[in-house]
Amino acid sequence: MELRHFRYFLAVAEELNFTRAAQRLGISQPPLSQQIKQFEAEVGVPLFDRLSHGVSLTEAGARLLPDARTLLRLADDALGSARRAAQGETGVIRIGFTSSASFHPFVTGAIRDYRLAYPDVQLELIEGNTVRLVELFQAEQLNAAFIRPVPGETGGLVSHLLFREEMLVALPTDHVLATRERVALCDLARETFILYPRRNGRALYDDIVGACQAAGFSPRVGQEAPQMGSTVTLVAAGLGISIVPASMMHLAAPGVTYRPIDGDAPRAAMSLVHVDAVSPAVTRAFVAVVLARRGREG
Amino acid sequence: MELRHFRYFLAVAEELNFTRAAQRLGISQPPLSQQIKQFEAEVGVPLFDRLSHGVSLTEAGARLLPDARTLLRLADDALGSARRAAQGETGVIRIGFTSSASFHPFVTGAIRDYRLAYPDVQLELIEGNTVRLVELFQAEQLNAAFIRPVPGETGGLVSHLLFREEMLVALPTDHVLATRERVALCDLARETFILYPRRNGRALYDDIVGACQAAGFSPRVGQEAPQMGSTVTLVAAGLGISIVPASMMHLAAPGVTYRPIDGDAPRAAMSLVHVDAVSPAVTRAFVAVVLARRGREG
DNA sequence: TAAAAATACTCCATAGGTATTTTAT
DNA sequence: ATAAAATACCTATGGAGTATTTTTA
Repeated sequence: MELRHFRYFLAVAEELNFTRAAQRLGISQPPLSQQIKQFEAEVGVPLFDRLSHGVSLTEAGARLLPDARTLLRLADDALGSARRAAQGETGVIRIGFTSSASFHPFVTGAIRDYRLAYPDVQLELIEGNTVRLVELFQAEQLNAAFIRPVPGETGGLVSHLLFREEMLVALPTDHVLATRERVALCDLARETFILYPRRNGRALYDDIVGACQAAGFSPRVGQEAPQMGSTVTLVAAGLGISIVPASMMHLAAPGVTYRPIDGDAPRAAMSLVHVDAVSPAVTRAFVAVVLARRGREG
Repeated sequence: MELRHFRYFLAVAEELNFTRAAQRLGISQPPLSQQIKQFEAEVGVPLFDRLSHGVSLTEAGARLLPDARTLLRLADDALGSARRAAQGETGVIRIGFTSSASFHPFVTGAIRDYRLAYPDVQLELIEGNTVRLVELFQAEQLNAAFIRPVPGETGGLVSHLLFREEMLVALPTDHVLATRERVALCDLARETFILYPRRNGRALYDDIVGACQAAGFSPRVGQEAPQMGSTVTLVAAGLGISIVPASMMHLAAPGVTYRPIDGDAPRAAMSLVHVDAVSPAVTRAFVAVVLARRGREG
């Protein structure tokens, strides 16, 4: 039994005439009769009643007809979806991002670009801190991730720097510094800082602390917030101030005022990373989409 | 593209080794390599990564694998269901029966036999009077029917006499004749008869009227009842008496007493009929089951 | 008698076999 | 050095072609 038998059967079943079916198939009538005969021998029952003018389907043939159509369609579809899989146009992709990445329009825009370009790929977004995302990479649970990179550390991953964004001071709205247009780092020497814990991701922490030390003081850390969102919430509650990427302004938290930093302010980098091996096609396609946006914007 | 390609692909995908896959397929390794190569050329992308020891699936191959399994299973199943269709083991069957047939244990037993023997056939039961059933036959809506035959009339249908059953007098329980063990037809000359209308089916009507005339009187028909069940209901209501097939006793209607008829009583026949052409396999199978029961019982 | 399928035969394309080479540890 | 896939080449099965016969309305 070969697909040929189903193709030939379908042609005869649709034409109800061996001669016309053979023409449609581009073969002559006798081999078509032979193949149908073979097929009937394999099925074990006749598929056609031979009449003087043309043929008609037997019950078995009528029963087989929809299956033959399904089978041939499935065979074509199977090749198509295999091709698409090779092009990264189908399958599943898992993208990680740190909490601060989810507020930046570049990241959300890149995800949107990808959704539009590859609508048949099932997209899973996983939010987590840098440590957790690295674990997921090691467990091969992640195709790519948006993280804030620690300079010089790639951890066996390929890293693409996407942008560096300004950092702002986040102040309670009733804070005295909120009245100023700009804030200098040295003005914050007496303040209590709310920072993202260093163990969850060193990049931002080290940038902030490093900038303060360059300004002549070590920041007094009052409270650690495990997510960027909660950092802002704690500032709004008056528990301290923070320095956050400018994109956090998109989290329009009431009671928080953002002010630019005077002078040598830290800048927060965002990278796209993926495993440093032959990546699945979906990953390659995703990276290409993100870098295309970087090219357009940068 | 042929099923062979899917079979070979599946073998290699499961063995992840061309040599072992070829052994499993009962061919040698080089033609297997050739066929896979052909298949990859048709799909347009590689399905396997050739490694030094064995092979691994590419993404396209991994995507194709479940489809290949589905396809091969479907091909087998299609042949199986075509075979079963030819044996009358699958499909739909529509069986008609007159209202009086539904009370006879032979008929209900035969339906049960068939259900057990051909569980995959969708069985539709249509109750209707003889005229309606004949119309359905003409519209090719019916495979077979249990009807009370008019002797000598087959109406282009094949008819199998299943049994002849005794007829009983149905009396209101408070009727004076209900006190007797048996009733003679001539005792009914003064009674009002409730009969199934002749236009809906002549057999029973003519048998009853004929028997009465042989007993020396013409029955006075007070009311016609379009269904056997309603005949009995009208008797219970005291509107008259009737003569009904013995199997009506299974409709244990309160207020009705059945008495056997003395002497030359009419007997009600029941036949199985089906179209007098090459019948569908389901019909042949059904007729065979019914006649088998007749053979066992008769 | 005519339309269409089956049969008889011939041919060659290709599936599959054998022998060997290449490749990657 | 070895296991395994690819390549080269050969064989022969069987798919397809041409010519003809059979079938049945």
